[in-house]
Amino acid sequence: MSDTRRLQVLRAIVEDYVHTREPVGSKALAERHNLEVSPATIRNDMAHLEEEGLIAAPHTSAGRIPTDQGYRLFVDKITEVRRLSKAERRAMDILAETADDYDSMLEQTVRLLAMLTNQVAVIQHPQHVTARIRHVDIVQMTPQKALVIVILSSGKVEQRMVTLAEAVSEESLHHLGQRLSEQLFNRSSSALPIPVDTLITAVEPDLQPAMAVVANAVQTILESGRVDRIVMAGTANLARSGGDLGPAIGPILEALEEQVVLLRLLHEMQQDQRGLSIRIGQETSHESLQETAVVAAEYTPVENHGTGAKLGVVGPTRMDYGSTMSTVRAMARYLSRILSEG
Amino acid sequence: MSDTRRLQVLRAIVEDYVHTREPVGSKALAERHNLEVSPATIRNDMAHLEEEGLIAAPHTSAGRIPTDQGYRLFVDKITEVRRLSKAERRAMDILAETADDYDSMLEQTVRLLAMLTNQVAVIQHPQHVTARIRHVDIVQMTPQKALVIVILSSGKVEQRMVTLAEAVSEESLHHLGQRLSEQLFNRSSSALPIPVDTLITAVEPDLQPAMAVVANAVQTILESGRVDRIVMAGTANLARSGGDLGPAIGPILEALEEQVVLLRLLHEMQQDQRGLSIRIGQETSHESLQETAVVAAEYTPVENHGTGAKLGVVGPTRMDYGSTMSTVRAMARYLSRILSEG
DNA sequence: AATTAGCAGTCGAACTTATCGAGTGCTAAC
DNA sequence: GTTAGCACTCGATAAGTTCGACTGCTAATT
Repeated sequence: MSDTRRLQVLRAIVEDYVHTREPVGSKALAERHNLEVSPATIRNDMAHLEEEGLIAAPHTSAGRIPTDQGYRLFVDKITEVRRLSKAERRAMDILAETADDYDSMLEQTVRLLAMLTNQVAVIQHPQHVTARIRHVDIVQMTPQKALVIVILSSGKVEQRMVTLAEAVSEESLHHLGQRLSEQLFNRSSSALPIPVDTLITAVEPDLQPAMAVVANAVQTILESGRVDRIVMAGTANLARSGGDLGPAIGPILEALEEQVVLLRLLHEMQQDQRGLSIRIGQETSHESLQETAVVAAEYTPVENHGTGAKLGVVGPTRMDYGSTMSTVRAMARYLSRILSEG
Repeated sequence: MSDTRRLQVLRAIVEDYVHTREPVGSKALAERHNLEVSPATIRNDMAHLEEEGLIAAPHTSAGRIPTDQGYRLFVDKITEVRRLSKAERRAMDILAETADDYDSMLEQTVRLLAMLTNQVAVIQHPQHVTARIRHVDIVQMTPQKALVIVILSSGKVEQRMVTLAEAVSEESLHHLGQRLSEQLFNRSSSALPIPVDTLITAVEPDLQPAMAVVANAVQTILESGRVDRIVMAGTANLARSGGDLGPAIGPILEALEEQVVLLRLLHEMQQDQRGLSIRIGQETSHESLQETAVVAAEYTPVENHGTGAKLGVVGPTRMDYGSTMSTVRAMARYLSRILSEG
C-alpha cells in the first residue's frame, strides 16, 4: 500500500470539497485528479482514511468529507503556503501609503485582510507591555475637569478624563504634566505600579491633591492598556460564504462579538515553525466555533517574541487553507514592518 | 363604518404579527383582541385596509401582514412611546459610572443599546463642527518622526504621525506645539482652513519646514474630524432574530459594514416632533435594507440643533416599534446628558 | 348602512409514495 | 496490491394527496 498516495487522496478530497461544497466520491476523484488508479483502489484508500478518522461519510451512500483531523493533517503535512499574487502585494503597498494614525492603520489593515481572504478578519490591538512612556500631558477642559493624555513610544495615545476636587489653573495642570513626563519618561508601561506617593510629594503642597488624582489616572491608563482589544471586519463574509454554516451563523457572530472568547483563543494558540497558528473545528474548544477554523499569525513591531499580538481570520473549516495561510502570514509580516518603521 | 375600529384592527394585526411572525387571520384577531365584532366584520375592515395598501396577504388563503405603509401608519398614529422599565434605567445609570474616555464611552453605550433593544445598534461619532481647539501637542517619536496631537473642547483627542524632512530637537517640537496651541486656541475646528502661512512665518527660519509639516497635519486632522464614523454593536442580533430576514442577512451585514450607506441614511432622516426619526422598508431607499427599519434619534451635548449626531438601531421591519422607539429616545437623551456633563 | 352567519372555493403546508442514481463495500479475478 | 463486477443503501427529487386556515361573497338581520 502506497502511503503517499493515501495522502494524495486526502489532499484531493479536501481540495474538491472546499471547491464544490459537496461530499466527494471515488469516481469523481479518479476523474478529476490524475491519480492513475481506478475508483476501486481509491475506495480502498478512502476506507483506510476513514478508519484513521481523517474523513467521514455524511450518509452511507454519499461521498466523503474531511474531518477536523483530516483538515489538520492537510494543513500540517500537505498544503504549501502559496506566494502572494501581484494584486495582493499591490493592495498592501497602497495601504502603506495611506496610513496615518495608529487606530485607522489597524482598521484599514483589518479591512484589507477581510477583503483578500473573503473572511472575517481580526487584529488584536498591540499591548503596551513593551512600550515606554514618551510623554504625559494634562489639558484643562472645564475648571474642574481635565484630560490626562499619555503618549507611548509605540505611537499609541491614551486618554482619560478626570475630575478634580477643586479648580486648578491651567498652568498648574501643565506643570503637573511636565513633572509626570520627566519622572516617567521611558518607563516601561508594564513596570507597575508607578510610584504615586513619590510623585505626589514632589510637587507643591497645594497641588498634591490634584497630582494624586492625575497620577492615578495615568496608572489606570497603563493598566487598561494591558487589556486586550480586537478590531474586526468582514462579518458579512460569514453570511456570504453560503448556507454553508447555515443557521449556525448567529452563535458564531455572538462568539465573535464576545471578544473575550477570541482573545483567549488567540492567546492560547502557539505559532508553528511556519509562523502560523491554526485551530480547526473542535480544536477551538468553543461550542459555537465547531464549524469554524482560525488562522492566525503574530505580528510584532520589534523582535520581542512572546509579547507580540496576533492577527488572523475566522472562517468555515471548509476554507481554502493554502491561500488563507499565505495571506495571513504576509499580512502579519507586512504589519510588523509598517509598525517598526513608525 | 367606524374609522377608528379600522385602526384598531391595523394595530392588532401589527401587534400580533410582530409577536407571532405569522400572517394573522380574521378569526384569530376576533378572539385575541376584544374588538367585540365578528370575524366577518373584521374581514370587511381588512379588505378596506388592503385597498389602502396598509396590509397585504402573502397568499390568497393566508392571513394578512402589515405593509411598510401599514407600519408607518402604526408608528405615526397608533403606537405610544413606552416608558422605560426600571431595569433599563438601572443599566443606563450603571453605565454612567463606568465611563471614562470618549471612545469607550460610545462603545459601551452602543453595546447597551444593542442589548436593550435586541437589535443592531449604531452610534454616529459626534462631529467636530462645534468643537474648539483646546490644545496642540507635538511629541518626538524618533528623530525624524513626530506625533501631532490635537485636543478638542469636546474631549476628543486626535493624532497623526508626521515625518520631518530633517531631524528636529525635542524642544523645538515642543516649541512648535506651544505656538500652535496659542495661535489656534479656541478656534472652531470647522473654521477652515487654518492660516498655515502665518503660522510658518511666525517661527524661526530653521523651524519653518517643520512647522509647515506640522501645521498641515493639524489641518488634516481637523478635516478628517468632519468625516463621519460609526460604532456598531449587536450584529449577532440580526441572525438571532430568526430566519425572519432569512438569507437576506448577508447583504444587510454588507450594507452595515459599508458605513457610508448608513451615514447617508442617518443624515437624511429628519427628526419628528417626538424626537425620533424612523425609516421603514423601502423608505430606506436602499436595496439591501428593504426588510429592515431604522429607528434613530439625535443626541447633542449642547443645544445646537442640526449638528447633533444620531444614534439608533437597525432591525427587521417586523420589530416592536413601541419599545424600540422609547429605548432609542431614552438613550439619546441619556447620552446627551452624559456628554454635556463632561 | 353596518353587521353577521353561512358557505363555496383557494391554496400553501405537511405528509406519503415512488423513482432515480451516486456511491459504497465486498468478493473474486488479475 | 489493483481492479472489475455487482448487490445494496439511502438521500434527494418529484408527484400526488390530504388537511385546514382563510378569504370573499351572498343573503339575512339589526
